[in-house]
Amino acid sequence: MTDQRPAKIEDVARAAGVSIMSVSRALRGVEGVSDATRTRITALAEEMGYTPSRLAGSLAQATSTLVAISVPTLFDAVFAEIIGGMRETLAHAGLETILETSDYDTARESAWVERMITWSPAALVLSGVDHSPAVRARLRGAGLPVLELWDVTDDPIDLCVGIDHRAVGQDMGEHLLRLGYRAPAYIGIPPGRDPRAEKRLAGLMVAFAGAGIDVQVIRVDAAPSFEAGRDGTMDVLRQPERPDVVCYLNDHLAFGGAMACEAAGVDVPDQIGIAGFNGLNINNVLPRRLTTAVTPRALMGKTAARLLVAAIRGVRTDRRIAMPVPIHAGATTLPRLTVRGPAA
Amino acid sequence: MTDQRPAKIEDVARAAGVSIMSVSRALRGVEGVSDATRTRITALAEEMGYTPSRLAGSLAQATSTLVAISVPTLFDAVFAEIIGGMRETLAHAGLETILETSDYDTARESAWVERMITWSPAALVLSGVDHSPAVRARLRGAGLPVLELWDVTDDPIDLCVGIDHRAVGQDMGEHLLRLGYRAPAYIGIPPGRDPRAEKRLAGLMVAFAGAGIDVQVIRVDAAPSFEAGRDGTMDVLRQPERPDVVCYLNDHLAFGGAMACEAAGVDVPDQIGIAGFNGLNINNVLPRRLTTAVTPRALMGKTAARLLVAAIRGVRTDRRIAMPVPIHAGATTLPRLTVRGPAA
DNA sequence: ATGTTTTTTGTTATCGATAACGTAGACCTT
DNA sequence: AAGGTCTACGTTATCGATAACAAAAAACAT
Repeated sequence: MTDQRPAKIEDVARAAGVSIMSVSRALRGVEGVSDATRTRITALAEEMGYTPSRLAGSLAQATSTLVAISVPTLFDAVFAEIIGGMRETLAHAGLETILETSDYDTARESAWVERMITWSPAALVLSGVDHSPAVRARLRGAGLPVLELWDVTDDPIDLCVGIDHRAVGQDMGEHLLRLGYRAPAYIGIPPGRDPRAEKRLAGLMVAFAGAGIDVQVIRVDAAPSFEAGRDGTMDVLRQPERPDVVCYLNDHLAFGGAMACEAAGVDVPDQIGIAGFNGLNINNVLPRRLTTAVTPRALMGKTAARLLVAAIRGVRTDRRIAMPVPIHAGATTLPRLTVRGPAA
Repeated sequence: MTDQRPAKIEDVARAAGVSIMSVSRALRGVEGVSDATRTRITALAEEMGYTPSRLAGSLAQATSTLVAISVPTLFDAVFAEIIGGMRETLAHAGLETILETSDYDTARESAWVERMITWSPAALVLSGVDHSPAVRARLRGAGLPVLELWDVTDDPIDLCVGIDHRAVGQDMGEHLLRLGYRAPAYIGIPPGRDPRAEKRLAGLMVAFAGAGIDVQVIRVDAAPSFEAGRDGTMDVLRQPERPDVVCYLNDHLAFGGAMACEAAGVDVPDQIGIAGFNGLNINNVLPRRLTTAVTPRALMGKTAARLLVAAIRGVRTDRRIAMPVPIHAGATTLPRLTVRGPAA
């Protein structure tokens, strides 16, 4: 009773008494088959448990239902959540996800692109917008939708959906300035590892530079983790001249920083302000919520997937979507009484 | 100069003045080609930028380099980290990851299996060990390595790598008993959504039942999140008879619970104990570290991937690996002075 | 009724590889 | 030197579909 070997299109064709092509057309919803025949074939295929070989189909069509996605890591919830957000929409459109984790090694990117192209994917998704000219050229000529994720640029390879990291950094800087902070510090990891973080830092510095203020930059040589934030903060607290607010690479570091302050008996936000980035869910239950910029991770994934699906279907859409990143004014920062005369 | 269309095996063959088969053999490292010819072909292929079409190759060989993995969600760091752990080993073995997120919808599993089989994957990975008899039978007959992840069973479809959730629950229960807790509660989500959580709860109840103690079970109808833990805990704290310790579905809920206690002015661990599950990284920086069971997520992924690679290569190994889950005695629980006479 | 469209269906070539089998020399044997 | 075994390649069939073209059947027109 159980079909030993899976039914192939030929079996269905024979059973239905039609040619292979009719089955192919009927099942793909392509025109060229009468309704009666199509109904009969569809029912029969269902009954026989026939599923078309995507391998053969993709080879013949020179395109597959695979969407190849490359992210730096899955250990950072940001990327996991973005992909999670994409999944539903992709699945709905009948697209499979083939996943690469590059571990922030840009050298692997080029090899990955070549490898993926041999799978004739429906589309390619890369993280970030900083890619080698070779990769950009290669992908532009590949004739398939390419989406850059998590960051935006005016000159994407094809499509991009993300946030403007520089602007976010600047927004945060201006927010802190408005609160009255005048001695900011930034705690992150060494440059070169996370280009997006550097852009946020640049934006932050621009904002403060507008008021003639320098940002003290501290870099912890470690993974961007809770611990890095804690350790960097402990160093900062030991300094003779303490900053009045610390911006962190992300919420992980910021939370670690908050814990360091608590351990050191430094009151947040009275003695020092803390600002993060991402708006992790944990923030919803903290007694003292982090001041942070809330990135719409799941929504970003969904938006990216929608754009991709449209592009795959040949629909032209926006090429660039910069998602809003609201600043969440939490309880780890507080309006300061500034030295210069209080307005009103 | 730039190759418009990618080189195919035929181009390499022509360029090398040999047959297609010789190129195929040379590049795959299969015997049947002289060293001289092989060297020449390899160099030429490299130079021409030839990459074999995995689509065509897989179709012809009836097997691909794809490893299909199904997890419930990527919004739970557990699964993201397990996959992250698998990736490196898989990538090293030249295997691609094709990812499905089922959103805990078991009905989708069967369809997914059928779909994946048409890709002729090198192996299949499912989450959990509770699968329909139909799926089990189908996969057993599929003739490819199948690995069940995150949970273990004595009768896996093929291979399984995970943890013994029931045993972990029991371990935690015994640990708490040993500390002197006698009025335990459990806060989780409604049954049926997360089979593993139910197993842990069952183990917990067994442990306490051994001492003639019932576990009060509270279920919050929500996603397993920080908020669920907080809300469930607020309910518990309002009860006239308060438990002396609360076990949570996982660290997320436990952390939410801890926050609820703090907000309610209930001291942890003096007035109430808290125990979680997973050992999230955040625990490393908390001033009062959670008592929890530390699941080796990344290592589990790596172990699973290794087993899989071995199986794909035809090497027989252990069929079942239950990873140790040490109980981390944190600061959210404390030895209680029990009513019965203090020993020593 | 007969030619012209339009629809439906079938044939053949192709996608880019690999498996299985075939063949020509090189190298032994005795 | 005839026969046998290896080694190195080449030929042909096949994997399971789809594209492009061709033919047959049905619908329409005059």
